Amino acid sequence: MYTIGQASLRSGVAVSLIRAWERRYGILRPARTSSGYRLYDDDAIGRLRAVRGLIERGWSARQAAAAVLEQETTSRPRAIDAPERRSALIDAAARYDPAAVEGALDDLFGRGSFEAVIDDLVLPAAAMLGDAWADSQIDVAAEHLASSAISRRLSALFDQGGLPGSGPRVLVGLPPDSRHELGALAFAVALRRLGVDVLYLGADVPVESWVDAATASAARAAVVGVVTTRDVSTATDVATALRASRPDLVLAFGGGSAGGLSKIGEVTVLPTRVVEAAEVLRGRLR
Amino acid sequence: MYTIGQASLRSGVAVSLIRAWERRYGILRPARTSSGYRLYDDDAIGRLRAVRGLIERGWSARQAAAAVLEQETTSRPRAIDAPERRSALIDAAARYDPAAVEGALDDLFGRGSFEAVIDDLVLPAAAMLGDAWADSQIDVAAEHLASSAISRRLSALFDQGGLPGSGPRVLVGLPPDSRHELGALAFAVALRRLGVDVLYLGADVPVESWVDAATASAARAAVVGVVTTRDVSTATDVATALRASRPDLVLAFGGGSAGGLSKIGEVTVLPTRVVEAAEVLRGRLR
DNA sequence: GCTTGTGTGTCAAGCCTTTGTACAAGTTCC
DNA sequence: GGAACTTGTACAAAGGCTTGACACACAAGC
Repeated sequence: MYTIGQASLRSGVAVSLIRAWERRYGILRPARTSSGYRLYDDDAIGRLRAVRGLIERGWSARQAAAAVLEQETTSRPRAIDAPERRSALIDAAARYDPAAVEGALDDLFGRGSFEAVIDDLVLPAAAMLGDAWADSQIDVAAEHLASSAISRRLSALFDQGGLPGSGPRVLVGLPPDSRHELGALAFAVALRRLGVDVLYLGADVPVESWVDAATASAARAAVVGVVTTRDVSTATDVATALRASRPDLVLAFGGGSAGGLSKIGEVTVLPTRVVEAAEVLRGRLR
Repeated sequence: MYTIGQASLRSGVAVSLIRAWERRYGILRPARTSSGYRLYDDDAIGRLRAVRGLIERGWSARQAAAAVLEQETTSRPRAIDAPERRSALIDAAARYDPAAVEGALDDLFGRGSFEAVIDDLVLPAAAMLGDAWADSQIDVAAEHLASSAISRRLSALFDQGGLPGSGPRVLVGLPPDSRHELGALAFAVALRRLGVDVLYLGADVPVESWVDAATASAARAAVVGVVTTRDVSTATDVATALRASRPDLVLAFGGGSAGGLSKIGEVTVLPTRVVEAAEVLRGRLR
């Protein structure tokens, strides 16, 4: 998708250095156009950023490349990995060090494709961030700093995720008074990368707005996020209203507390993990 | 049906370039009049804009054309038109049409560099969006849809804007209870593109968090957004607390209602336009 | 202290590709 | 008649490719 110049801009690694890393460590094996131009995808950008982050933290280039390559080919990231990297993110946020926050996120996102890292590394890290704030380990501004950085990454992935206008259309958003949208955004990204035309409504969407959007947009489905137990009743309200106005709409609930919802007609309760949830939903649209 | 000149006006793609794309990538196969003039429909305009948008986001022309052509073969046709640029965004949002929203934003951001378009096109469009919502012309979900799309663009620009860790460090954020962060984010982008190490705190930052962040991060300056008149008192609280704990900190207020603030020590009131505001602030750091 | 070797980032030369734009000469529209 | 369109060709700037080399830092070994 991207030429080497664009890859350089997006990863912060100099053009000549990208080629040198490829030549010396085989860290990337970009596709080529018929004329020989290298072409990099988003995963490749992530890997470049991860290597850069490790080098900036004192690793040698060879070791950093080997580590990222290793992670890519052999062990899929495990949840066990999360705590230590999470603390890197929390430490960076607590120190109010933007470069370190970016470095920690490079590390998380660079471990593999979006699908490989989102459920096991990124969202757990975000959750721990919230916990650290709840426990007063870090200040709300620190939490803000880190979660807005994650949000930016997800936003970029959403924009790069697919071409709008293709595929079935699906509404994604949170019910009224629900504000923690990282999970919903991550789900929207996953869905978009599956070729779905996601209409992302964001947080705190009133019931009437859901109905309005569902009718005006001719969506095939709507996914309501249920982040906390407090969202259960509002999400149910949304579902009831949608069911009444658009009986043909495929309805689904997602998020950590979705299991607590009583069924209203045929409502799909999606898995907690966003990648699986996206796949289940796409299956329901077939 | 439009002639090539009209198509150029509506798509923002130069006449000669439309022909070049047709010749090189086969991206369009316009109908012809009996005398040979090319004739384009709304769908063709949409495709031109889609290609342009992808190119502006870093794709090569050939890749962008291939992607749009690919999408065309696998998806339903859609028709978007561009009656007026600013209301195009509102119309798209009101129709809950994500592709049209992206198209309208492509149009806005495609008019020039970030610095060239942000104050005259993008932020005015965002303001009109808010007005349309306040006037009940559009639903809050529609407003959300469009403003989160703008926010995504700005987020991507922030991440691309510079390398963190270089330059003087500056805090940017909104006072407690202030939530409209598009302007603050745009300012953060402008500042970052000037080589400043921006620590973006986001919306609704409590007074103690400002103080905490200012001390822990060793920032040189702090910029508090004052979006509405309701933010005046809270922003003043933030400034007073910062002045007390970090007397050496360069303090500034930005945003549309910043002029309404009384001065506390040496406080810079920044211009409303974010590009100028960023330049003024950088000047204060010299 | 000095040499040697290695790792790593950067750069240059020479050539090729991409891509936006321009020009010429003729035709059509209004 | 002039603006807008047609086809075809051309061109220049920007960017990419490969190969090879160079400078600097650092460590090991003598």
